[in-house]
Amino acid sequence: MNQPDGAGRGETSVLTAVLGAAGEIQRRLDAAVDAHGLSLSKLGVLEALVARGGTLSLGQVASALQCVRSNVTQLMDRLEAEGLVRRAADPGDRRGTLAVITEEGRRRYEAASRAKSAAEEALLLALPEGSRGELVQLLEALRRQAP
Amino acid sequence: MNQPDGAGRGETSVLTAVLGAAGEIQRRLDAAVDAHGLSLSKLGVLEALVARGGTLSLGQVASALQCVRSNVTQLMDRLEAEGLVRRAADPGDRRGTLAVITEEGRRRYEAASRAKSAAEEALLLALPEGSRGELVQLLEALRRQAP
DNA sequence: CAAGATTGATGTGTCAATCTTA
DNA sequence: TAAGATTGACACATCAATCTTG
Repeated sequence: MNQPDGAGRGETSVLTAVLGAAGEIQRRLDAAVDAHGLSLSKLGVLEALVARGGTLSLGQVASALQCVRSNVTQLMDRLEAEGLVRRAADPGDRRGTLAVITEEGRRRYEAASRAKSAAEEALLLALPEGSRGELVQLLEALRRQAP
Repeated sequence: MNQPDGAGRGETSVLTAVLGAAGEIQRRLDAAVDAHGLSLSKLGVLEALVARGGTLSLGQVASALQCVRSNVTQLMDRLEAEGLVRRAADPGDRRGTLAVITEEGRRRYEAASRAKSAAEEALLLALPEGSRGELVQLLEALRRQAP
């Protein structure tokens, strides 16, 4: 079992290829964003905030990032320490806390976002335009498979 | 910027698709392996050990897992606490430490490995055989792009 | 000095338990 | 009782610093 993974009968190399490509994408995007002192997670928070006018409840941020609430709590701690976001009390619900992006947060978002987009464009150059549709098709099939 | 991501001019949806598919693969494989009380990382260590006769230096494990040495140190701590691997002094180099798989480790490896393979097979069902070659081709192109 | 391993700090994610408010 | 947020504990990964040995 577990052939050299390339020409064996098992042919699990497709999965390896997907994992490897995803890893490479992440490394590239992370490097692009890191050059502006952000991580993909932090940028994700800023992105969600900017997309919704600059303010969101922490729960809404968690939904946007598709992660758990306690994760957002820590992410906010770090972003707040860097002055990119601040917490504010929710006037309508005293249990709630709002995340509000700062001016500095917006600047950093703009810069990092542009760098990320550039890295994305660069990655896309590797894929002939005509093939992208089919690629997406196949990958969606992989993802949307019944449990 | 940042269109709905599907039909926009930017067309970054390919990257999203790769990331999404990879995430799904990871979730499935992790769930399969978790059912046997292992993580993909821990299984990776056992896999490397079994593939090389049951014993490897910690540095060799790090190379096999493509990770940093200090990561292996912690992984070993947990695996040793579970009785799946034990540390042994390297007789040929007194700086070195060897990782040796235990009988229980081998049993767990066998079970988890089978479950992982089954999950892989299940995932592959989503991909028509004829398309796999091209898919791998495209993904490799994405990964092997010049910096 | 360089190599092997460990330690401590940090980032990112999870879960379970808890506290406050609805 | 539910919901929103936090806390504490853990898994996993990295880096920088350290200790032992080559």
